[in-house]
Amino acid sequence: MAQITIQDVAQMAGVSPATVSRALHSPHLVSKATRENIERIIRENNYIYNAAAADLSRRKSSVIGVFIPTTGGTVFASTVGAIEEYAYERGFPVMVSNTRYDPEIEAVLLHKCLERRMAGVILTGYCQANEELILSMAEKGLHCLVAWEILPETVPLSYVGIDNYQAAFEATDYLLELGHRRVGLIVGPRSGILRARRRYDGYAAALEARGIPCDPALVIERHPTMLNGKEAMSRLLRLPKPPTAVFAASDFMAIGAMAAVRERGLRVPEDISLMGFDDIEFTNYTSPPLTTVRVPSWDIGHLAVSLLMDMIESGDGVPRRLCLDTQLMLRKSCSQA
Amino acid sequence: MAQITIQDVAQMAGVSPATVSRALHSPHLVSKATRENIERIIRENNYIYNAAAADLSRRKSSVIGVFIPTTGGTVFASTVGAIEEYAYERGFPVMVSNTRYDPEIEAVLLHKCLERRMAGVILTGYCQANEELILSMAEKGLHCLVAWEILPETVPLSYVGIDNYQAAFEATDYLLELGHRRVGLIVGPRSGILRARRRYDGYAAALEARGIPCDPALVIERHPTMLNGKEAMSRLLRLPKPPTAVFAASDFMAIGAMAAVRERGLRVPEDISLMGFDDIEFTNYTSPPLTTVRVPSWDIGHLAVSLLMDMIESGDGVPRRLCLDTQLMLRKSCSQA
DNA sequence: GCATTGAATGAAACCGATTTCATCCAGCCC
DNA sequence: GGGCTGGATGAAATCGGTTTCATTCAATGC
Repeated sequence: MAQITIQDVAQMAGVSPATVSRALHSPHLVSKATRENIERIIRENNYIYNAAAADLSRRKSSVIGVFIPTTGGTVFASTVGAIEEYAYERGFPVMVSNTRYDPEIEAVLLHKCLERRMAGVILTGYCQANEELILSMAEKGLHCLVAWEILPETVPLSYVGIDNYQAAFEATDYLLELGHRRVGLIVGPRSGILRARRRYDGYAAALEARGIPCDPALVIERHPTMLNGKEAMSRLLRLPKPPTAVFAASDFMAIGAMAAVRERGLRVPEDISLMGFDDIEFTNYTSPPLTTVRVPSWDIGHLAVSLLMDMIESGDGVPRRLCLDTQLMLRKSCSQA
Repeated sequence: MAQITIQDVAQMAGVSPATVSRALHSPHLVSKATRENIERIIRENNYIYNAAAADLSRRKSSVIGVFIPTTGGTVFASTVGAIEEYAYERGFPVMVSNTRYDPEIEAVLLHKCLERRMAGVILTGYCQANEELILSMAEKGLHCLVAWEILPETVPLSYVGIDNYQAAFEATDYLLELGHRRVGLIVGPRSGILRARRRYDGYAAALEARGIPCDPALVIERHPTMLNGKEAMSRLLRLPKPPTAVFAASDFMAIGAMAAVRERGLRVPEDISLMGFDDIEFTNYTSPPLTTVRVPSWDIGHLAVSLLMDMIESGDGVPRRLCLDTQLMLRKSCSQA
């Protein structure tokens, strides 16, 4: 019943624990015969490696942490999927934590990462409230990488993201190009979510570039859920002068918005044009299919892992920065004004 | 730069490491003055607890593992969300792993749980191929609990699940009740996914109960994705004698199926009735809203955590079993034959 | 006043790996 | 044959906590 330890294995194989450890992690340092003998003994005796002991001894765990703001089938699912897949391939276990959009929870969880001496952390849904904390993590030897966001040069943090500002600008401009003049925006809370602020700014800038004043009544800020999208759209439709196009800066909200339009007996895009953001899979299956901004969310996860590995292996504190392209996916939810 | 250890804290506080450890985990064993002094020193010196050392010393980690078959915005998202939330409240970190419906990956990951001496594991998407392995885990002291599934009495494993057979029976029967006689089924691969098999069996039993022969041409097995649902439905519609109702035993597939119907220029439910399974949030927002089987997936996660905690604390090997109710959510995707 | 009790603490033995440094030895060169 | 080289291995310190058992000491009971 008692677990076999590396000492026991060593004894049975007539070698020292050091040799067993080497056979496990640096096989090339051990002669073929010895190695095979050790492997056989491990198999036959059901030896189970103790990760905690290893982590303690190495003063470092190989676990990488992933922070997401919410679990419920989010737009980050595919990013997380990619992270898991690539980390698994490289032998790094991942530990996903849910911050629930709460900076305090995020702070607690970051501390846990420190306690586990994790190899690194990938932060999606970067929350500016903890910027200082995150920077100090990096100093304490925890490699941090921000995903889905790009950061100013002045912030010495690594990231793999998209230009939310630019993407929102283009999306809005597309609606304007179609002739819409009253364009609504449904977006996440600007104060808490950097992503949301950047998208808002892009929207506002696009309007301004065409000399259209930004009407605050047309902007609604809510956490990105379908229900919130629906409620927001209902409100916009009840306006004395409702918008002719709405940019929902999250597909989840766009889906809710679409339902709101339907419920009111109106049609997309005939009565109102609708633009989403993120390009989650579901947008291909809505009726009509949703025009949206494609975010390479799988690639973000994939590259986040490689950059993070790179940081871990090199050990230099140099921030890696990568900005990926977004793309307007023209489907059927937008039409000429 | 070097990390402060518990020894250092002890020295600064003029006490032994044992006392510091107690102040941290069993405050009632330490006098108020000592405790507060220790807490102050910890704060001022930025002491960071070393989880690996603790795990090693305790021969046990507090991490609980969660296995899901796929990350991409799945039906398990809400279960996982609940697990995270409740585990967080109780101070148990969770580590989510993605088995990708692959028994071999699952086996590897289970072994990792052993290596980490995890407190317990919750398995959604139970894969029968590893049943023996899982049972042996339990013997090795790793508490396992199966979620989303119920198991025969003969299998000494804990679970919190639903009766997939019964639920599928009821769903199918509802369609039959509406007068449909050619009812198609789109379901996961029966050979790999227990859930899929049970749902298939429920479907077949419902037909049989009414003396309707089960036409193999009407049954399509695919992994539950929207795309697969769409392709499956296209195939059913191209049949010489297509079904008048289809039971997609996963909402994701139902959503894909709905798109296929639309693409063919037909309508739900006028031309074909459609029933889903799981009741993911999207189903409220499809057009028409999808009639489906509600699974209490948040509750499953919540209860899974409490039962697992119970198992961990009691230490007895007694399996906990819990079967929750499902419910037919009648929306607008089914009509009289 | 003495034995008893219990709260607060400390000493020290672990937990099970990793890794540095040293050792041994065979083969090779000159 | 002596000095080198480099591959294979071992000894032992170390990582940073936890926990058992013993000890101290003040308060309590009779």
